[in-house]
Amino acid sequence: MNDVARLAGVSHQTVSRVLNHHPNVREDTRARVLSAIAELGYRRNSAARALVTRRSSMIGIVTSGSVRYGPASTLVALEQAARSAGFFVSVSVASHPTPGAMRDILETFMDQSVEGVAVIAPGREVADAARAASGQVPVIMLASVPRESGGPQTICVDQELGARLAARHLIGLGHRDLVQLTGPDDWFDAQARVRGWRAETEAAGFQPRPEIEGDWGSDRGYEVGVSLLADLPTAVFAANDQMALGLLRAFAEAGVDVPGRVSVVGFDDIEGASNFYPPLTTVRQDFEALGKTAIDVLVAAIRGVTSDPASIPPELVRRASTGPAPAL
Amino acid sequence: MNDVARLAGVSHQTVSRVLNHHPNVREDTRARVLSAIAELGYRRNSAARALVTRRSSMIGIVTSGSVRYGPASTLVALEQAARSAGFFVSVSVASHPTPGAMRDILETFMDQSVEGVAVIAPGREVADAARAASGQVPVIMLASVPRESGGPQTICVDQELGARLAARHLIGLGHRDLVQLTGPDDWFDAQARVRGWRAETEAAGFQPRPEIEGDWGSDRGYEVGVSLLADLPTAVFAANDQMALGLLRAFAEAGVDVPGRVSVVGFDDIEGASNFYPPLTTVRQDFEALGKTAIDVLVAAIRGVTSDPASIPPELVRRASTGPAPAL
DNA sequence: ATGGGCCATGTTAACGCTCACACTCAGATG
DNA sequence: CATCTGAGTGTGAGCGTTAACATGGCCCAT
Repeated sequence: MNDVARLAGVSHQTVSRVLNHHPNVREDTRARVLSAIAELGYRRNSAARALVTRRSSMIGIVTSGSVRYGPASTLVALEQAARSAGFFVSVSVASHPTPGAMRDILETFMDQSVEGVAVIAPGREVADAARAASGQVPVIMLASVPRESGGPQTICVDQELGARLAARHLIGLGHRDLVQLTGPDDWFDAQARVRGWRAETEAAGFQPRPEIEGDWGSDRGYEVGVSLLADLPTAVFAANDQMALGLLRAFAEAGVDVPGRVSVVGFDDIEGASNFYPPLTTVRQDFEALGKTAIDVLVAAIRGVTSDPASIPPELVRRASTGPAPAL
Repeated sequence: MNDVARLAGVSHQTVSRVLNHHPNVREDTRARVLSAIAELGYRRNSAARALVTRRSSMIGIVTSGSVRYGPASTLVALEQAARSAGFFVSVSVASHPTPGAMRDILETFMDQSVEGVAVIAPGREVADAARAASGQVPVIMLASVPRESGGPQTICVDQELGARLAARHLIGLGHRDLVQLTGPDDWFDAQARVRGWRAETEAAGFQPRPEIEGDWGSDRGYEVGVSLLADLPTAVFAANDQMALGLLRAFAEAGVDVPGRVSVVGFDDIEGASNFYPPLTTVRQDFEALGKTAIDVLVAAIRGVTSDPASIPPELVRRASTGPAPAL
């Protein structure tokens, strides 16, 4: 920086002012400094800057380890939004979100003195860690749970609404014998999809079959599909597309007509869902909007402004796997 | 740090020595310092440390924007390996890898003074950027191209071998009328899979049909599947599982028996491939090993040691979508 | 005894930047 | 004409850490 200052014939402080877009610099001085910077290929040292300003320009993102569709897309959206807000992004993957591993991750972030943390929290363990961190820095949690008082800011795609859309769609097609293949009970998304499903079917005045618990995996979907063959409902709502895929295979192998005999709805609209056999009706989530909103809220919190984000509405994508209820 | 020193009754330098595991500290002094640190909840400031040591303990990872299976899994593996090697990880997503965007990303990394960069390079644009960066810091590129002289270190899963495994499998089953549905021609992986495919079929003494170019997407797979109906080969090698999925739908809808009439092989073993209809024979890549090796090489390069990593062998996963060639 | 070497510790000076303040000089104001 | 104001710039200190050197014991070989 001193070299730049010397070359431009000013003091280091003026160089600093130019770099920080300080208003009180004469136009031609600014130009001289800028050209000196260009000539020397100067970059300011972010460590020194962080040291004196006590701001690292860095935010941490915790994502779950699974290469599942949702987290991965959200991560991409978060990174984009954060970078365009002028922050560096430090990512940590929590493959096995034990309390110890989560503590490690958050300590790593504190060591880097991140200014804020975004946590993609699929379940309780990660959410607990997010709560613990929220005392020290601003935290935004991406999780489909209502915000707890004293807990971190929370934002999500409205999972309940998604499940309601699925239910409403099936009910509208005349289905009455419905069942949900849920996600694991300890996942927030799974819980919310159950809540929405129940709420909508009850509102329509009838009761679906008891839910069957799944594990998000297509193998489990297949297994459940096979077991349903003995006593088929007219429609199945799989809480994610992977499980729907397994269901579809089970039905296809057994020669069960989808959607003629049984309709199937998924959740996520993963890549390829439009080419399942048959193409899958599913609920699409706007992860990009989610990520962007999350970063907006987080950045606001870093600047000391609290905002109260709305949840993102999902959208039903109608494809060939659903049709009118069969006359039985 | 001074507070810690005062509480422990030593100088700040001794505290520093304890923190850096310097050998020449008496055991009881070390204990006093450690307990003072614990009592005060002290964390050392990484910006100050980076300032004076000129080492940021940070590596940058550039990943392609697609939520495609490979990059996502690799990213996870890279992060894990980097963190356990004691580095922070800064991630940037290159959704649209234009030269400008790539330059921005790399400048962001330079501003953070990362010590090394790992680049997941699916194609030429990103690889060019990696080459440009490799003059300034150590770079490891994850891309299925041979290392160019003067270019960055390169590592990959052996795509050619993967394609050969697929071809060998089909040829072993008696197939002679083969076609590959390739990835986009400007992707390294796509090129390598074509090379391996041709090499293996030629070695077996015959020529497959000219390749059909795809775009990795399942829609294109479906489209190609439909167009093949008029003149079916006995086996199709889809250069990724998504396209295989589209093929399978086209065949299923047309009532073409897979694998009775036509066998299908994919590539990637994405989540759910085991529950396609029928379950997909495919080539699995060990992204975890890839990521770990990449970081090992990068860290070695940062420490000034160059190593020459071997490529990772992929593995054929046999499932129901392939069978003996039909007698025609 | 004397000095050399090693261990444990302290002291001082950077690292590269921004902040707070001081200064100068123009023009406006009384 | 004295005074104030503010824009443009420079000066010095200090952010929290580590590196380099300095110090003072202690032990051992001379």
